[in-house]
Amino acid sequence: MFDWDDLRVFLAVARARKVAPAARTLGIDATTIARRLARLEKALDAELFEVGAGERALTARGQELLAHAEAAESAALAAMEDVQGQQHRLSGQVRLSVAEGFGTWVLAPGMGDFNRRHPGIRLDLVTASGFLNPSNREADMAVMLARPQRGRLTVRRLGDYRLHLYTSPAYIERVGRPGKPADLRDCTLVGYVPEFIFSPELDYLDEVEAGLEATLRSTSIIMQQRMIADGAGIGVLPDFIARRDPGLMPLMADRVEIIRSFWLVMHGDLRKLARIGAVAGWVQERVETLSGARDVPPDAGG
Amino acid sequence: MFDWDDLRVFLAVARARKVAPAARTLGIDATTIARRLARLEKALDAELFEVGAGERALTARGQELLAHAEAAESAALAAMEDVQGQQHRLSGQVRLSVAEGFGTWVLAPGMGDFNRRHPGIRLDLVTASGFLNPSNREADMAVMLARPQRGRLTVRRLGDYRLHLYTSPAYIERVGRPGKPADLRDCTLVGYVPEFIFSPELDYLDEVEAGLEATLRSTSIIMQQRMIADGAGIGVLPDFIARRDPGLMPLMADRVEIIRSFWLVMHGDLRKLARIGAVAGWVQERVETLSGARDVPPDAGG
DNA sequence: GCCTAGCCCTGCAAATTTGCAGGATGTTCA
DNA sequence: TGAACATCCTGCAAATTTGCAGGGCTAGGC
Repeated sequence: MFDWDDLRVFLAVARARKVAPAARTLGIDATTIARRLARLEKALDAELFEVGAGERALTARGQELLAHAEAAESAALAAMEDVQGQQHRLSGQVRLSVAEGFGTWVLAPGMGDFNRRHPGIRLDLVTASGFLNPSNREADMAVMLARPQRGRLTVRRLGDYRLHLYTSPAYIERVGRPGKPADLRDCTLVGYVPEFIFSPELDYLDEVEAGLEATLRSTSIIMQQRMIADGAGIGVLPDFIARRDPGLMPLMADRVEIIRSFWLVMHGDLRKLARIGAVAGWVQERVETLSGARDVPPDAGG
Repeated sequence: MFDWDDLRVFLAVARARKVAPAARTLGIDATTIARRLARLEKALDAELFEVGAGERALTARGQELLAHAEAAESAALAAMEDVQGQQHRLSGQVRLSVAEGFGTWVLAPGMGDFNRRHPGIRLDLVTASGFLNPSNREADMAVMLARPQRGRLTVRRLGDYRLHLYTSPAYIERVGRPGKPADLRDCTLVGYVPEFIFSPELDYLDEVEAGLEATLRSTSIIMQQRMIADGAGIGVLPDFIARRDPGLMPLMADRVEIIRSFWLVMHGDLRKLARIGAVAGWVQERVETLSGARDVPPDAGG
């Protein structure tokens, strides 16, 4: 393969039509320019210029090369502009890792609005059954349920959300209504798979009543929701998920309430990028939409 | 302006995710690769990779650069194809002389991929019972088991592979299991035809135990494999062949291990042809696919 | 037709890049 | 947990590239 940098030399000579002015333009000795042209011609086995009237005119082969060299130049210039100057552009790719519940019910509904406001930003929501550490580059940013520990990460607390116990009328009809948390020991509980809990904050059942364990388990909060809504059991769900499902009814809302926080995490070196800032702002807004409803606990039932 | 040729280096590392394999792909020393990456990062004032888990992952900036580097690559490849015309296009005939085992199990599986990548190149795998000296023009290139002597040849070491003794359960049941290499004198051995061994490196049996000679002989490694798998005897086979045959079991793997190298040989004056380069790169990749599996010696048997 | 200025080529030395060898580090496997 | 293997970095020497100086050639102006 020829040295791609020789295309730069070729372009300069093609434009200047002489070696010496091209050398001055590039800040390279004219002798070197001539040698590199010779090297390029040898590498391509093609004569690129013919000399006449004290100038170098492109041959047919040279003219063919010119278009490609200009394409390479465009790529190189765009590379510089993008890599060095992109910091201030509201365009480009952002990949945001989110819990499926959060992504489905909090962010996805706002994606159309985000897209209209920032048509140049390609925002991908990447679901994860756990939370990806953004520093492994599978995502640029993540919304997490636990504040991450040290690392070259930038962390911002987004806000709180509340969780309550939920079940379905069908379950209550079949099994009866438990009156206090201790009664839950006799119930079918739905929850996460302990071995795959990526954060102790997800161990809601232990917080409801020490020692409670789920019988029906999934790594997917939506699968859990489905199980509960279908009358399979009782479980803890975030209000922002549960209130959308008419099949769910709250349980012991006055006795059991769990509060958690969302954290926005991003790799330290991305923090200054305009598009990262735009996404961060938008995520904050989306979380704020929860606030309008979050302070009103669901009816305690009956 | 950064050296455009450094984009070529960047691309190779971005794709290989490590410096050493990228160096092999480009045919440039790994130290040089690392230095040129550093030079590019300095020129762009951007960190392009972050190192973790033994690999280099692209940073956000690196990902931005990748698209542009690929555009530059397209331009460079198109430039070569367009300017060089018939003689230097990624098209035309290449005849590659290979050992049949290597051709069957290493190259043939990748031929579909090669064809898709280079539809204009007609690559013939020429099996030879020995190895032809490429300088007599029966082949443009050859994969050889021994480093050829100096001459107007270009030689590149592709990598190592391992060989072990193999037999079949049927043979062991009939004859009993030899415990140490000297016991092989009483066994039926399968191997090459000594008069047709074109390279001393193929005399595996002598390396297992001095003076051992094959009773069942063939110039074809696949016929040898067949004989061994059918219970005819004991022989030395490359692991990359043997592991695909469930009829084979390794023998004395802890006592006998042979390591050989593949060498890619081509005539000096072909070295710069684009299609030769394309085939060379592809062969290197195919050999690299062995690396993922080659380091697991077969179970010692029993 | 001659003179001057600019360009380009060649030879040589300086500068830079590249490859090699050795050592350190990290990963994988037993 | 230790050993083996692969990778990468550093130092040094070899190889290559670059710049400089001088000379030759060409074109333009007078």
